[in-house]
Amino acid sequence: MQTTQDFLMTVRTRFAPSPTGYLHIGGVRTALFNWLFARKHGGQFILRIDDTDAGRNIEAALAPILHGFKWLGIDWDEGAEVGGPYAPYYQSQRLERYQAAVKALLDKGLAYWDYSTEVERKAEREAADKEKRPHHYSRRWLAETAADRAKFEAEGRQGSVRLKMPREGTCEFNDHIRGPMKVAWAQEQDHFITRTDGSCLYNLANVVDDFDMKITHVIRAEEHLSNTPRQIFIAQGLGYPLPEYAHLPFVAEPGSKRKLSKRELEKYLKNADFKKVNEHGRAIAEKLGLEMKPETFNPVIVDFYEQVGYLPQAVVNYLLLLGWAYDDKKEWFTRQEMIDLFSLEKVNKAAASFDVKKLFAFQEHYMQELPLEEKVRRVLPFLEKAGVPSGQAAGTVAAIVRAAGDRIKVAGDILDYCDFFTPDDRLKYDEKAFDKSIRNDANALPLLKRVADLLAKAEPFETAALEKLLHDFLQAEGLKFNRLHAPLRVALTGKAVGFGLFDTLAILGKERSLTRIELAAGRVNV
RNA sequence: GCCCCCAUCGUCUAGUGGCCUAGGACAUAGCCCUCUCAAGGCUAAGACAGGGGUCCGAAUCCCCUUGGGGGUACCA
Repeated sequence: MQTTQDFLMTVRTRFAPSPTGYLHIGGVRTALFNWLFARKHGGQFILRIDDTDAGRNIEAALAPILHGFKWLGIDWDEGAEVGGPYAPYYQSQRLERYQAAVKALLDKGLAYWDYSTEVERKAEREAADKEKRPHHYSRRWLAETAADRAKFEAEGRQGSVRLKMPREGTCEFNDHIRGPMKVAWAQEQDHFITRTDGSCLYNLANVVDDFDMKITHVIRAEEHLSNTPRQIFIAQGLGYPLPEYAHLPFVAEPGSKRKLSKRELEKYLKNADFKKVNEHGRAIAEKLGLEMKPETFNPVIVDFYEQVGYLPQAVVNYLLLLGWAYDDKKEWFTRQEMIDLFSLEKVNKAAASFDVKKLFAFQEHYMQELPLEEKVRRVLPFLEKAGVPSGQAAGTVAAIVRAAGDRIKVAGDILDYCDFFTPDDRLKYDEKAFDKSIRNDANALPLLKRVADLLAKAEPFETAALEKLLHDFLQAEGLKFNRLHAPLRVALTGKAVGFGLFDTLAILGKERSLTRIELAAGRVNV
């Protein structure tokens, strides 16, 4: 639905994370939709920092969040780090603006000083509940004049400001996702807008910031739908034009409809898919020696994906489809397509549950599409971090990546193939496989020895040539390939599974292949 | 309690009154390919929450029930 406003003003959307130290997947989805909407309409996306009640070290807690957005390619035109014409973008630095707004509301009689105590409020609420009547604050400790205030303060009471909400009529607004909304004002309470310490509350700060920063479209999670009337009351009281609203469904837990939370990790780990993806990531992180605090290193946190070697486009593409679809066919979107095709009208109304397995499927797809050199480029830092000497290995890495093919699903999977870099005499063997394919197979050793002789003369020592050489040999001997396959693989890699055999030989090279065969032969009788 | 929002395969979804014996994707199962493991190909199984209406005709519109979620905070 287009409104006149869309044509007259440039679209401005915002996302306002609080500096918590990590970027939550649900938050990213909201941010992504805001970003997409702004980009589509040639507008601006603003990253404002909601640090109203954050601790001291805001910069440190903010860093991973900004980093996450950068990694995903969600850039912002104004806000943290970049500044902009409506600075400051940190709520902690905008206190005067809020105070001015509170004063204006007070002056207009749309808010009042209240001197009730928590105990008194609770008593009123409970009395109303008991009689099963809708509760409204009695306004008994409302102070209209300076004299009233002085009187209450003399009693030792502390005042804070709350909204004088209407108790009749209805608040109507349009939501771009949910359509026309209508709520009775009587449902609203006299919400507080300041604390006794003078600081301001969310509803107030939010409205003021959105106005000051000329936000045209408020695109946010569904839990704010019920907050909208009170925010409209504030905005109208202050004489602000109303933004357009769009309330996104929330992202739900794996396999459930409950809202995804950062605190329920234990529960998510009971979900088989979630567990699997989590463990896959942890295995990689372990090889890298990364710190893995479960609260910050898990599939609900964006950092997880970067550290393990996912592709940002996979994460973004998956998130795009979480609650939004273009049609019944298109699944893969380039950046530009997302921007061109995105629209709020196609956002779903129902919560969508977070399915890591599907995210993983997107990752596989994008990884497969990556050109070899790009894959190598992405994999190299992981080898380095894991302590594989990078210098002379560079050529080998490309050969490994090529031979690995689709087996490398995330960049960190390269660490599964580090055995090519371990010195031959330090190779670890899967004993079960060794027993089965070599030690207990009487034919294995003699065959390996003959093959070694053959390989010693092989030239060139390349995949295709080796394949022909060995196949011809086996045919001449009247042997099936299976006879050689398992023993040779175990001898070369110590494992029962791996790349194509000829690729493996070629990557190791003649000398190391022969050495490994010899070493394997040597340990048969140990 | 009160108010608001939501409801299609296990999951993400297409579907805006006839094109629906409900389409796609992920996951699952089977088969094929194959030097192991992957990848790939083919096939299968799998949903309109329930009940009432409206209409010639309903997944689509209305009502009720059920279930889920949110708000009702000096949280955001």
